[in-house]
Amino acid sequence: MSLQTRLSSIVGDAFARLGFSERYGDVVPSQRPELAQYQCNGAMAVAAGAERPPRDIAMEVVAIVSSHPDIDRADVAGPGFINLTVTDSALAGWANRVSGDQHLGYPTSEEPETVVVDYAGPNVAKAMHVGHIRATIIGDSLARLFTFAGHRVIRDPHFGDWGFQMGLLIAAIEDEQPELPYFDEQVVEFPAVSPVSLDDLQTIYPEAAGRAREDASFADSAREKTVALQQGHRGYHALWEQMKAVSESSQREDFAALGVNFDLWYGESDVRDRLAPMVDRFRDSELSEVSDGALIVRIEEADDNRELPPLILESSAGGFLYSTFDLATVEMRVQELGADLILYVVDRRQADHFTQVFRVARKAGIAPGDVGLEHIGFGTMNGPDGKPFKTREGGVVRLSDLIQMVVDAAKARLDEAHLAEEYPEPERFEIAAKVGVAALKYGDLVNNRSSDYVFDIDRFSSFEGKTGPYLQYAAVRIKSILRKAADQGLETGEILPAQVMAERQLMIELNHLPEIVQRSIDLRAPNHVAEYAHTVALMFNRFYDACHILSEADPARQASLLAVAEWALRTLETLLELLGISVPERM
RNA sequence: GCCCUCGUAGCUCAACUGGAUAGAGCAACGGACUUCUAAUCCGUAGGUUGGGGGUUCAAGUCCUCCCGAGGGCGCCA
Repeated sequence: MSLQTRLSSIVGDAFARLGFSERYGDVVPSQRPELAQYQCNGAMAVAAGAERPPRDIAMEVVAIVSSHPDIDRADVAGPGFINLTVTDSALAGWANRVSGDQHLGYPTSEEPETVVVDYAGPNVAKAMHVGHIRATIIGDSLARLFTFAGHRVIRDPHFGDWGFQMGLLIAAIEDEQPELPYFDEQVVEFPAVSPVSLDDLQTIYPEAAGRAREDASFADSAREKTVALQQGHRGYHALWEQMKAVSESSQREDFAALGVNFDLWYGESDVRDRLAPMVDRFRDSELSEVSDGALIVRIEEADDNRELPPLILESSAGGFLYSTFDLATVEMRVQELGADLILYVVDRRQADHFTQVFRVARKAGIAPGDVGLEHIGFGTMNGPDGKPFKTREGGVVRLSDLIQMVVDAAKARLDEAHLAEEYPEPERFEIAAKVGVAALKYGDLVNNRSSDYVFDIDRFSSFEGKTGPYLQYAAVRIKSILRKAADQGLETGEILPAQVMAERQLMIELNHLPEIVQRSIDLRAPNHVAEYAHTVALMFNRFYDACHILSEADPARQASLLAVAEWALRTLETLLELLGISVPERM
């Protein structure tokens, strides 16, 4: 239980004694910290139905609540707000309980579910670029949040490796180098080394995509090759494997640099054996129909306010498409992984696609009604001009270059501010890497996930104010104190009632973790945790200024302050962990 | 054309889903380093939440109409 739920039940009991539902007793952190620590707005909500002035009801609640030993002050303000402040000794009691708790007061789920988080979505033939960063970072944080909540989380990047883009690449390469063995039906042995590098693919793919838009016969040829690949053409398959290996190795490096891990490394191609049987089932059912030569499923529902395009299972050329892969993947995740909830962390622009897939999955029984399917859409990352982020030359920024940029900026900051000068060079490099990545991740996660946002490299390289490094710095300061305290033989002790405001406010703030984490999970929105981590760091920094721990004369108070600092560190590290940010030992 | 987002301080973003005086950071100005790490802290200034109307005790949040921006609308992912 958290302090907030405890207060809610105290106030709820008071409402119940007055004959109202106890749910009106819900308490939230005060919006006016100078007036109170918590507030309850229930009196105003209940008043309308009770046909009584809200202030009267609030005063009756306050009269009951005031006598509770944990409540220091309870009073009515404005139209009927109930303001609450807890006693310092009650707060200290909570501090001792929560700081000693494994999950800092957050109750781990008693009914763990299997949650599949589908994020990142890199494509074969394309190095990851800035457009992938949001999906990767947000998805990773959501996976960490659900893990923290006690669920069984399966992370899957869901590589885009079985669709039309493969046919385009094969067609372009065959056009360019028809002498390669992959295109000779007689050949059964293929070279061990890829004929194309990642850089080659990066050039070939956009050219081929552009050509297909203008040259219908080239596009048709690419479609035929897609179908041939999907149907098991040996040479194409060998070439495909090599292209996939080439791009996947670079993608794994990017993920490693970001500290992002997956449990599975599946792609569309991993459900390829399910595609034809599944499509055949649709073909034999009433759900599908042939339209313009393609096999489709209509998805309109009675209360739609617009026309929704049908889901295409099989193209007129006989090939499988995006939606087919996703449907088969739902089937695999339900049947093999036992998924209870699948989260798709994908650009908001694909909302219609997921509406199609989810509706068809339900209609066909691929996803039973108790399996959750959710599209976690996010906004586009734009450059300072408000348009999708590009380099000065107009090209797409590679993710690896972006990471290098922020790490270099962090290194430059160390040099220019003469920080960590006496540390060994490898450690300085490690610090720069952690700081740069923290800046990148925090700068993304602190934004509301569903809105577009502006990516400004200067902002990500400033490392001051509300940034990832600010949070790391606060944590590092605590580590430094704890190290020095240990050197002096000091130990943490029982947390005593707060004596100064900065200390009291820090203790109150640290009690908010359970509700904030729950909100982030419920809304699938890490920005609440990001925002909260900043508040915790700020509160700690104020505490740091106000309470000098190592020079404290009273040993009991010193041990108490040390315990508060350690609690703040655990809280900060936990929050940063949820955001995928790690803290150096010193910086 | 139809539909979906969004519009908040000079800039970049929040706002616990309807609560009090709309909060942070950057940029600007002023203050605090013989320091437990100043990548810090304190203060000042900055707002008719795009505009009008409505619902409500209470609206940035809900409804409606304008204005503006972005996005999606059948064989790409």
